[in-house]
Amino acid sequence: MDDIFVEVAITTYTKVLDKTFTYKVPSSLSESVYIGSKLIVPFGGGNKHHEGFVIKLKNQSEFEKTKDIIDVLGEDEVLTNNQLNLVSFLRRRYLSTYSEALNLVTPPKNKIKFEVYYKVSKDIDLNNIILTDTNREIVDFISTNLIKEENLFNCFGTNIKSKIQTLIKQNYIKKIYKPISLIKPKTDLLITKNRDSTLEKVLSRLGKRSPKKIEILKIVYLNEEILLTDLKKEINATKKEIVTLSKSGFIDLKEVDISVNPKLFVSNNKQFKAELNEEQQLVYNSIKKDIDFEKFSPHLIRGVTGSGKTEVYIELVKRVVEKGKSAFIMVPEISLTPQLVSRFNYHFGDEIAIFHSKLTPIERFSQWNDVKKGMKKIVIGARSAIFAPLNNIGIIILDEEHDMSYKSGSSLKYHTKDVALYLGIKENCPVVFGSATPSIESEYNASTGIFKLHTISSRHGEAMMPKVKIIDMREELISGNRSVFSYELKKSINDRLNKNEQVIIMLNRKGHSTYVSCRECGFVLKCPNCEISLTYYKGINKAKCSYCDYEVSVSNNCPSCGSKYYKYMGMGTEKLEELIKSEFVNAKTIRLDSTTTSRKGSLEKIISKVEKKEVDILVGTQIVSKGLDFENVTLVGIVNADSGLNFPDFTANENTFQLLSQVSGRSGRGKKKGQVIIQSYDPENFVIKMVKDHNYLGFYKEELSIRNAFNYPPYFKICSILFNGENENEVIYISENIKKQIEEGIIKNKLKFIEINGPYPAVYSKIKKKYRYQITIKYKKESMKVLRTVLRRVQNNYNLKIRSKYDNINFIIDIDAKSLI
DNA sequence: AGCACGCCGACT
DNA sequence: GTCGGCGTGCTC
Repeated sequence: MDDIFVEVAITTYTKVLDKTFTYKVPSSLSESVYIGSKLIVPFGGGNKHHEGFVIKLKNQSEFEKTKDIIDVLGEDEVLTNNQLNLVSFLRRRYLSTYSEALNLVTPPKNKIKFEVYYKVSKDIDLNNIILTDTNREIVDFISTNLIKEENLFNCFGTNIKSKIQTLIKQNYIKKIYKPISLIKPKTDLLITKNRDSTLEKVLSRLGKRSPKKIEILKIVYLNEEILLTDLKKEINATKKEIVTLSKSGFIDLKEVDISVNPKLFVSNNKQFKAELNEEQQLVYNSIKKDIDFEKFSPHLIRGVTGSGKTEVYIELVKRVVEKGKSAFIMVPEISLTPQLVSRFNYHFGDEIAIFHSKLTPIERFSQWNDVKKGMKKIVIGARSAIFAPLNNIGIIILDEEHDMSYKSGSSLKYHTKDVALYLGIKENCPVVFGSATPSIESEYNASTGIFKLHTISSRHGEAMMPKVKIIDMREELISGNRSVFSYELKKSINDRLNKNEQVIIMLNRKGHSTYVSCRECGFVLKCPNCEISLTYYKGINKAKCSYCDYEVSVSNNCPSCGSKYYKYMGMGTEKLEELIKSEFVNAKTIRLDSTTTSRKGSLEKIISKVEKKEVDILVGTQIVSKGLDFENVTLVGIVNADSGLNFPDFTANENTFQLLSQVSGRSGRGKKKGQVIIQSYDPENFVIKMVKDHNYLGFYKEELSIRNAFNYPPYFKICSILFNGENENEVIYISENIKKQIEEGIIKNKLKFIEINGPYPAVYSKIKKKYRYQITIKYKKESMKVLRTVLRRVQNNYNLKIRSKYDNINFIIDIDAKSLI
């Protein structure tokens, strides 16, 4: 029989060891090893145990010393074909390592940890060996027990490590690894009737003396099998009674893993009817065709806020479920859109698996396994849920497709859209992106025919688009109003309070960027070379651009109008809430931002309070713009609408337009007409004007010409390489060195229309004691493949030859950056 | 990341 | 002569 060898990717190390290692599978394990199996392997000089996955099976090893694998984990830990394909996609597309990719496609926190123990070798007689005093103490301490490494260190200190090494080498003691999984599946007792018996037989054997046991058996035999937890709901049975009954042979017991389902929010909003109007029906019909033909096709639905995109999604998913297939519904951050979840829950109930950041590890693990086993066919989740092991996919939907949270912020900078499109091609199914304010890139893709565009131009039901009014805050200042609220906003709020209608006030404090602005003339300090606002660096009292090397000192007075109200600006929602409370004394106010929603379930509580009309004014950050649907909200006020425009990033206009439009869209979703008041110091800005007119296309056209002029996406792609390390000079040196290598690669490969900038300090130039420098490369989409190979080579060269010489300098490559912050 | 190997100084 | 400090390089 041929020997079996496996190529194993070890999941522990992230940066350096991005390759597979060849191991031999001992014959005792050969039956249980598959491609994708999770293994335990010995690694390195100390043969420390590590977790890994089989990437390849082969029948010979090209290495002289090939170690044996230690163990294989069960079949439910084997990666599916789809998951393995995703791993290679992530490596290819994002230059990621095996371990980063594997960590994404396996349930989070489901890693094996190893506890280290020591014991004395059996074949050694302790008394007959000569040892130094300390070594004798160690051996005596271990004695005949299994001793945890921790205990040994607690007793002798960690500096006995080398002594332990020697004792192991002399074969006096042995090191033992105990694998422990961090997630323990929740179990329950499954009670089954005795297969060979009937209820009559059992009851006759039991006699009439124990009425409770009779009742229990009746329930069990009626159901054939029942979980202890479910039995307890029907009768006050104890585990002890069950065990006694099983000992008598009346029933069989089995410990089984059970699903742990997260609690779902049930919305008070009862708009669950999904009757499509004419526009919705057209969209549905078009996409349904591709579902039925099982054809990959990317779609973009641009439907105004409140146009009922969710109803279309629900109908599409219904169609997919009818065909026995499964569906992804991606949302920005699910805990932020409980109302949407609630609606899907109403239609699909148990079929839904939910993934979001506030699940407990066990909830997540359980959902993941239910999906893998095919027990749940609809996945609703945020970003990383796209890696849930769903099979036989019939549709992939990304709601609010413009949302930045679809782009990963961790070191593997994947974009949910890329993964969705990859899966769509693999699984031959439509991929649907939906938004009232599509990203510039998606709209561009639609305009060039890559995506099929569908539009819904009116609101669902009787609702009308709200009327938007812009208040020039400079005029307010001139007329003597120094308060945060304009006269108009104050008046309108009071008006709504009198009518018992509700108000949302948003203060856009997106990002933590400080900026320099004039309260008198609205002037904002900008870079002369880029369409980007300057960031204020307090330490050196200078403003810098994150795109070029421009910097400028900040004067005390406004350079435009000379006003002394030229200063650092910044007010948060907390202060705003206080101001509202003192201004509108009788109003019930509640605040919605990341501080007030950090606890599990607190967002749901706030939403529920607003739905029940226990709140008059909801104050919040951009969270209030995300998917909220309150029919009694008729006024939305936006305080300081311009702050997003000063963000030093090429997406500043786009993000601001989206945010303002989205939050405006919270107003007037029911029968009553809605109103929006936008307070601005820069009311002439085209972004604000387009929001006022609900003019998405007008905004798109103007923004596109800016992008074109500055070689930004969608005309060019941007690769960002972010370096960080504690030694600033080394970070600079390495980033310059890497830049040189990349430039050489660019020349060698004759890449055209490519522009490399930097290194320069990142916008956040120092985080956690680490200096951050950035290189950006603007390139044409067609060059991506070649650029990737160049970057791959530079990265490998760095990891093998340069990395160890410097003190922990890392860089993260974002091959397709959607923002440069 | 760890661990081993190796080359150097300090000390029984 | 031997112990241990850390610089360097490998891990199937």
